[in-house]
Amino acid sequence: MFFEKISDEWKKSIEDGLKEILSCVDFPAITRTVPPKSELGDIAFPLFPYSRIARKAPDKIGEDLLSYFSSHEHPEGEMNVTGGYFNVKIDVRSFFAPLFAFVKEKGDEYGKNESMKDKKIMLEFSCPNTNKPLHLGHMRNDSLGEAVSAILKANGADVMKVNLINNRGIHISKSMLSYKEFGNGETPESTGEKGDHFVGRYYVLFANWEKQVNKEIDELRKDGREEEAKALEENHPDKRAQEMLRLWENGDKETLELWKKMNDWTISGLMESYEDTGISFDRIYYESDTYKLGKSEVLKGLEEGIFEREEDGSVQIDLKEINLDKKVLLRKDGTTIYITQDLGTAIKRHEDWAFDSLIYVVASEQAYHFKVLFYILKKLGYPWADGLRHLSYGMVNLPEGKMKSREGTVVDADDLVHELSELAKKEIYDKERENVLENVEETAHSIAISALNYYLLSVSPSKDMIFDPKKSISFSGNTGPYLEYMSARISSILRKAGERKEGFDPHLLTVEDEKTLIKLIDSYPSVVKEAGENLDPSLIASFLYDMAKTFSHYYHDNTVLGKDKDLMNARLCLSEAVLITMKNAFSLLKIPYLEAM
RNA sequence: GCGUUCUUAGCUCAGCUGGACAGAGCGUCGGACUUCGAAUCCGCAGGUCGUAGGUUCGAAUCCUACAGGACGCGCCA
Repeated sequence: MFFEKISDEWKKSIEDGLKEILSCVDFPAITRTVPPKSELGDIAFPLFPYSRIARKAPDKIGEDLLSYFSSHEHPEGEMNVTGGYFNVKIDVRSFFAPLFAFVKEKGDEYGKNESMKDKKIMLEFSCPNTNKPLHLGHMRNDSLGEAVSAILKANGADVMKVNLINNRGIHISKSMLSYKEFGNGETPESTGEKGDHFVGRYYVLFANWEKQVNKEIDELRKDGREEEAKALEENHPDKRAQEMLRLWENGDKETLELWKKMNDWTISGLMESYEDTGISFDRIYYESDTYKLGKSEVLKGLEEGIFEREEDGSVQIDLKEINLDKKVLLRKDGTTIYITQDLGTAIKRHEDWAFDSLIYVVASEQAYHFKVLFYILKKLGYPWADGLRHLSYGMVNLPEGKMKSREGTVVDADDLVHELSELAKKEIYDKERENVLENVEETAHSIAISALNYYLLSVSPSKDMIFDPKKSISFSGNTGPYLEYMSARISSILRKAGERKEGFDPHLLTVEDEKTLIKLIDSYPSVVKEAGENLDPSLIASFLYDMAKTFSHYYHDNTVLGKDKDLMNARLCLSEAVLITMKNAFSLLKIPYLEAM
């Protein structure tokens, strides 16, 4: 904001100065950087690129600029030339009074901007299956979805969060069949399990069952009992699941009833998890409603000659334009596949809500799918296809490698949240904070959520990340709870200060950390903007850590609530601005703000 | 085989629209609570920025090749 403005003015002035010194207009663009040491200044302009044109050493050009400015107007700031750089030192206190007034007036709104005003952005994330509970992989997806949506909103966009629940298909039939076979009529109510875990258990049971049958078949074959092996093969769980899917698609009443019952169990469990971790959606789509969409679109494209019908009857598109092979869009029996459905779903969504942009938050393993999907939609002539984007993120792995459900290494979301909450609770009792807190359970839960969200969001989305369940759940160092702790401390200081008089003298703030904090507060809106442009919450995370660390260093060495009332007042204003900024950044990363912890 | 992507300290990660000696956290070791909350702070040690070239006044950052890892290239989703 203020600093940026001054910096821009300096850039312009230096450009003018260089024009005169170099006596030409055509020279490399002026770049800015930050000096390595604060004593050198706040903005640095490298002069090396002009050395050749001027046939002078960079420092000499700097000297020329200094003498140029001695006779020309220049923005505020002290100048010096060192090591080929033209440095400017700015007294940031000069704008802290208006900055503070602005931050205070904006409050929760500080940091918001209108760079994406009038943009309608739909964001798809989560997309769980209804055959098992959420795991750590989903959590990265959900955290990213929520954070990106909050960041886009902060940039002024109109955001709609959507979820597509995969509630049909062979994997769903498997858990249904397994329940039918082994369920004995038990229900989540009768066993006291959460619905998604209940159904997930039957899905695992199916996998074991399948393994068992395969083993039996092998053994029969080994004994030469081919007839019996064949009989068993005929009745293989896989085959029966396929049959069940056919029944489902044909609308078999009994199958549909079972499907509906089990789906409701899972979905209510998933919703509970969402609620627990602060995930919400503006609209939920169900695959059972959308899976037939897209077929007519493909047939239309076929008529228009965009797609081709192969000899075997399937419909395909040739992707040589984007250096890929052919891709099937309709099976030879005329049924749709995954990408066909996604085509239809995208079109339906645009009919439902005419977005400018649709962002899919999906793991990087599906990059190919989205490349093809976007290409086809563009081919079909949808102008909004240019606004489609795949926010691709890396895998969450364990120190031993990939999470594998077969090996039981999948980190369950509910378990993880529970475990973290328990740890936080233990911490609270260890520190004997239980009497200070209004609600220990709630506070512990908030701490758990902050730890998770911050951990998952502080890594750049595109990168794979490693989650070590033992080490990753620490609450000290660069963690969510650390940030919460800092903000709670500031809030505690402000509470202790009580009422204070209007106005303050920013020039009393002479400590280096104070200067750094003012610059950080001032830069927050542009960080929000950058995070929005790059769809990258980790930028907010880095910002928050910088701010918290600077403040904690600052108030460790300096007393805010001192005897000098004027100094105290100035420092309180600074602390308050820091707190407002941190709180706003918290809300973008879904880190709960705690008055006390 | 082709494509996408990643490789920075013992570990987990920042830094990447090129700029002044490469930064944190964890872990190790050592300090700091009669003083605004020690979930904190300070210090020590720890790095050929995967390798080799190239572009440039200047490269962790851009380009190329190579090595290693991950993911993809289904009429699965």
